Formats: sequence, structure tokens, C-alpha cells
Amino acid sequence: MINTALHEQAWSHPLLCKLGSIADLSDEEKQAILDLPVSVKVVEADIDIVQDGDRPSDCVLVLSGFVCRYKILPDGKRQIMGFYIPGDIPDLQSLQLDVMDNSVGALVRSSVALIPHRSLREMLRRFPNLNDILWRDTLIDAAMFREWMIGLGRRSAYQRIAHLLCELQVRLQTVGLAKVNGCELPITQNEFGDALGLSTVHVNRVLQDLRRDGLIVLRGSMLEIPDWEALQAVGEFDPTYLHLKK
Amino acid sequence: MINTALHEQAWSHPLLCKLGSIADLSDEEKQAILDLPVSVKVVEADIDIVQDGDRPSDCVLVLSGFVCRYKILPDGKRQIMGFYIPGDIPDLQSLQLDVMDNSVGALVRSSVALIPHRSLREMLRRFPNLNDILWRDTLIDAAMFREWMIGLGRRSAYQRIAHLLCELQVRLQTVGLAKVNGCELPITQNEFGDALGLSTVHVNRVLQDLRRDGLIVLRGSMLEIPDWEALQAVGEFDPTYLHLKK
DNA sequence: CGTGCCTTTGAATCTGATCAAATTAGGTGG
DNA sequence: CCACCTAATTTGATCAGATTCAAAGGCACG
Repeated sequence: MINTALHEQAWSHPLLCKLGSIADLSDEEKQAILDLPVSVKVVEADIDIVQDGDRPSDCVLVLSGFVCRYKILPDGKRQIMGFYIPGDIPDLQSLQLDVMDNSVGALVRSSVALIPHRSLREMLRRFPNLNDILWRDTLIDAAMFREWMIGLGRRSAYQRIAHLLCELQVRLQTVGLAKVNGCELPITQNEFGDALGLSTVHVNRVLQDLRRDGLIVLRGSMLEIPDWEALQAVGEFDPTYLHLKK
Repeated sequence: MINTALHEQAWSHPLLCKLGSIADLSDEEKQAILDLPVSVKVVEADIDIVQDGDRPSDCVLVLSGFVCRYKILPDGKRQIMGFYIPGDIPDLQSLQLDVMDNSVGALVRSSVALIPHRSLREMLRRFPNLNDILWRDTLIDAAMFREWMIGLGRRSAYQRIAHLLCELQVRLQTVGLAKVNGCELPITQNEFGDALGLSTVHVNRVLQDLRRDGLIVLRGSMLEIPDWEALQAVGEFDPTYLHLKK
């Protein structure tokens, strides 16, 4: 028997949507996730959700908006280490590592669900498969870091930006937040720079190059990708590292 | 009652040594690890242990030598994404992600233990705490990637090299492979470059700068760190991200 | 005592940073 | 609905860190 209520919620619950994109969930497991006690919180743009050095007792699930993981260096420079979208749990690591070694902040007004570690642990104990899936999720996170490392270390600014746009487009698509040929990206050029190890000025120039070459159309925060194959080729983007189910 | 045989082996078993540095292990858990069926294999320098695209059925535990995780780009460039030393399991991720998105290769003749996924999973099922500890280990791996990202994105070549030397010194110390003021690093300048996103030529020049400034003494593969505090300061090295027990 | 890998040196070049300032866009209050 | 304010984008000019190319030493190993 299919639980209709469950299936209706499933679509609307970003975490089910996201986890469903990387593994199969049984109805029982879905229900367990829906049963998690959460407190929803709205976070304004540029406000931290978790800070470097914190010892969180909850995990943060992004429900709407756009969030990033970053660290501020002694000289004030910022390195953004990942963008997180609805369905993501940017500080899932806090379940196993007591102290945060980076901050998580909102790029735009976002809503997040706080899930107590205690409830999460209890659920994982009851459903070992969910434990595996969340572990898997943190490993995919790590794979994204590695892919960014490759960009930072060995790819040109032009390739790096193309690659990041591809990654975001694919990830947004898996949670239904992108059209086939584009998406909304509320990320400033300054933030792109902090993520890709580039200056804002250079990001701006390279974006212009990408536009000139017909690889992207960018109006405000609306990204359109006229030729997906081409952009993918430029960015050497191969989605294998996202480990999505086919 | 303390099991003497266990305790003798514990010191010599690099995996116990390593896991012991990030979490507490009960005697039962230690014994379970020692009981893992392994097949030991010697790998020559510059030979791959696991390759990009593989679907491994074993995990690789480094017993001796020096190993790295890397990826080759379409244009032939290589990005090294991590160095692995005795006690490390560079492809632990393969337990949860079926296809490898990078290769693991030996930098020098190394010996590794192959541990079947099946045995590992069985052990983790019996000892949930070990499951947590291995998850934790992969999260620390991810934290190292992030720290490298910061270097690649925002730190100068001079800082980046200093930081890497600090990281390796600390990690080697935790498994008893470093003296207080130095260690052996069988890493060529070319490999440093591929790890840090620098050309071999530039690595060479920066190493000379570090020597000139009295921060390191490097003869062959022997690294000596005359002033740990100073090197740490230059590299902005803060070991928090390694999440070691105090 | 070669031979091959690794390190070192030199010179020219380039990608991307920095600094400074103008323009545009988005959001707010009158 | 417009004026204003701030944040974001864009432009120009100069500078620097790191790359590339080429070639010469050094060192270890057979």
C-alpha cells in the first residue's frame, strides 16, 4: 500500500528529494526522515548559520535559499569551499566531528531546518541504511571539494567558472530548482571570486568572455546555458564525481 | 585484564595507531581490527594501486611507504589531492561510493594491505562505534581537502609549501614516523608542484627561499624544521582541521 | 662510469591581481 | 512613481607572482 500523504510530502521535502538522487529510500526510511523533529529558522543574507569553532548540537538542513561554507583567513581573505542548496546539510560533519573548522553562512535570505543531533543519531541507529546514505552524502561532499581543488590547482579561470556553473546547474536540477537550460544563481561576482580563488575584477572579465563566446547568458541572477555540451566541454565537467543515481 | 599480545601488536599496527589518534578504541574493537583478513601487497614506485573509474571490492590500507591520491586531466596535467602515509586508507570512500573518481598511486615502493569490503562491512555492523570512527576518518580527509583548497585559492606559494610541510610533519608524528623536529619526505619537487598547483621550477625557487629564511633544512628527502613555530606561522597552519585527540 | 631522474639556473612571457574610478541595478522611503 | 542610496558590475591601467621553455649540474643506481 502506498502512503499517499507520504508521497505528496516527498516531492516537497528537499531532503527526500536530495537523498533520493543519490540512493534509494524505502517508504519506512522516508517516513523516518519526515518524522524528524525540526525547528525552522529564517536567516537573512550575509548572516552566519554556523561559525568556525562552534560545537553544534543540531544539523542544518537548507530548505530554501542559498548557503555557503567558507573560512576567513588571518589577512581577511575569504575562501568559499562550497555552495549549498535546498536539500543539502552543509554541516552534517558535525555529527562526527565535535568542532567546526569552517563557517556556514547564508548568501541570500534562506530558511533552514535545525535537526537535533540526538534525533538524527537515533534515526541512524534504527535505520543503518540511512546511516550509510548520509555517510555517502558526506563523501560526495568530499568529492566536490576534490573537484574544486583540481580547478583551483590546474584549471584556468575560464574553465573554473564554466565548471562551477555546470556543477550548480546539475545540482539544482536534481532538486527541481533549475530548468533544462538554466537556473537562478543568487551569487555575486565577488562570491564567485572567493569560491574560485579569483579577484572580483577577473571574474567579471571572464564572465564577459563566456558571454562573448555564447556559452552563457547572464541577466541579473538568471543564468541561461544555450549550449550545455559546449559549456561542459570548456569546464571539463564530468558529473561522475557527484555520484548521482542514473 | 590487559591482553598483552594485543597491546604489543597495537603499537606496530599502523591502522590502530592512526585510528587511536582520532578516537578511543576499546580492546574489543582493536581486536576486531587485528582480526581483519588482509592480503599484503608490495607496490613499486609510480605504480597505481587503484585507478580512476575502478569499482574496488577491497580497501587499501597503507602499511609502509608513501602514497598519493591524484587525478589526471584531459590535457595531461596532474592534480595530487592528498598524500597518504602508513595507517591511512586512501580509498575508504569505496565502501560507500561504487566508482572511484580518482586514482591512488605509490610515490615510492610501498606495502599495502587489501581489506575486503565484505569483511570491513561485517566488522562495522558488529561494532557501530568503529563505523562512526571510519566515517569520522573520511570527514577528516574532507577537512584536509578543504584546507588544501584554501591554500590553492588564497595562499601564496611560500605559504602553501610551508603549510603542507607542517601537515605532513604532524601526521607523520601521529604514527611515529617523524622526529620532533623533522621527518623523511620522499616527495619530489615535481610532486609538490602537482599537489600545490605550482610548477616544478617555482617549487624549487620557493624551497630555496624557505631555506634561505632558515625555516627548513632539506637534504635529499630529509626535512628538518629548526623553528616549528615560525614555519607554522608562515603557513598559517592550525592543526584543528586534523581533529586529533589532544 | 654511464644513464636517467631530480634539482637548479636564467630569461621571456602571461595570467590574473591590484588600485582607482565610473556606471548600473536593485531596493527603500518620500 | 521617482529620487536616492547602497551594493554590484564594469572599465582602464599598472603590477607581480608564477609559468614556460631551455639547458646545465648533481646524485643515485645499475
